[in-house]
Amino acid sequence: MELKLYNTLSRQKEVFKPINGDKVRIYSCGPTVYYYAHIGNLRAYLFMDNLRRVLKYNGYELLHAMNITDVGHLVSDADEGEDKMAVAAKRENKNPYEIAEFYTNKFMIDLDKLNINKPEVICKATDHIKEMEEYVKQIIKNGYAYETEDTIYFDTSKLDKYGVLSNIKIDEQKAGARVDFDNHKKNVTDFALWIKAPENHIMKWDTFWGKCYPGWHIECSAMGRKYLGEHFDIHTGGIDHIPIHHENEIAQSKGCTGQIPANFWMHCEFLLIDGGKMSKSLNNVYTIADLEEKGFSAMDYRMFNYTSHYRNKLNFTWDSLESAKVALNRLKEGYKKHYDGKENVEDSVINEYEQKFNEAINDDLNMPLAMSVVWDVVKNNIKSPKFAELLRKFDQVLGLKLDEKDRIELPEDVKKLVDERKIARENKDWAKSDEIRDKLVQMGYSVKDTKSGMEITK
RNA sequence: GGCGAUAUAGCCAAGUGGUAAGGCACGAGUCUGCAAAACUCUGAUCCCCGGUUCGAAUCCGGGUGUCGCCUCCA
Repeated sequence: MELKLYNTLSRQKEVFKPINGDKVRIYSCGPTVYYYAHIGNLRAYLFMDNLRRVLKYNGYELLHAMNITDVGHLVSDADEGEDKMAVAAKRENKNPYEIAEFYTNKFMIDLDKLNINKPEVICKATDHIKEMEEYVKQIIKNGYAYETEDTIYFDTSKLDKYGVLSNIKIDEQKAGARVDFDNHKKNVTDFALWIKAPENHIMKWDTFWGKCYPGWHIECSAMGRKYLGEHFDIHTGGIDHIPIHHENEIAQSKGCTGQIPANFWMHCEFLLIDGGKMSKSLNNVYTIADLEEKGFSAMDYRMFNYTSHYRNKLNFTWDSLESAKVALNRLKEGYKKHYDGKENVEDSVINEYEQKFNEAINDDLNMPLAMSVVWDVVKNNIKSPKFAELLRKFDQVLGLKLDEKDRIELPEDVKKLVDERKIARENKDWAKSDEIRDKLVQMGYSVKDTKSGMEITK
């Protein structure tokens, strides 16, 4: 079946075909590891995972690289402001490498909790200074750069066109919005490739231009080329990357290799919180830990993400997360009923559902539509293992672990109470049964009496 | 000021020309010692005005609202 993906470059859905046979090469802009990832960040990685799974479902083999940005970037092109890694280092009284390692680990744990399949290659910026250096040198050699006293800039006026992704007309931008404009730059859109490190700068390297550190965008170009080649299939990132970061990546690549590095550019929209952007001042920059604290799991959040399309803003509220949590439970219970089912269904019925599901996911990853097919299957009155098998197949794309029961290890004292209650119930001693239930509730557990016995959840 | 999104039932949201997917909540019911859970049933003509069309939520024009970007940001 034809797979269509939306390409920011052309602003339309295009039929996807890999450059080389069945091998798809993808580059994803990864996190800057200076703090915990918030759920907005994680939406982008859920999208990335979703793309991976859909491509694999279509039979493609993947070579997928994602960077870990462990070099701080200045706040602006002018040498002002502080570097994020430096700020974090100061805040936590550690060196930048310790900061990077700590938050990289935290990030990986988040990915695991969300059941996000990791890219084949995960590469750190600081491990690729040499490659960046070579990349910049090539740009200089090709005549797309110029030096100022302390910075090597990319000269965007040398390009036939700058701004192919965002369609920005530079002249129309509000002059006042261009803060910190460096007078040494020739053009407003020029950006730093290589910067001389001031004495007190924490992260710097001995390079062809002296003690320097790299510009903001060069790492992705250099690592992308190293692991995927000069021309690969898909480049992903958050929608915020369109106007600056990806525009500059394209500029650099044109300056270095002469071409736009990827055929498809795919961008995930923002997550909103209560209808607006999350911000520190509103105190709504939530992490997975924050969700867990309120009794939600990362998988509930994954489920929540399937309510909307990745190219639309998604409005996060605690109520909507609660609804996803309930829905995920019901989905699993529904799956189990089919798993335990004894009935048979015609293959044609199975095929029809499968067809609908495939159409949805292959139409630019329309997960909300795909989920409606999943619900149709789950709620089918005929309870058949063949439906369970179909759902397991769907789950290769969904990654919801439908066949995994959420098992929680009960502490000894809880186990004891559960056993006592069981005996009380067998003796129809309802007073005692309720008393123990109250006790368990007080301890933070909820008790469900099902036909097959008690179910205890936190 | 410029650029770009978006406006669908209480909430989260699919649907881009043929008479409104799905989830959650609410309500009613089944089940149950009770509770919870589960299961069944139940709801919208798609921001407003005008136009194109046999036919529009879906296209065009105008208006209003909301959000984002133009400084790092998934």
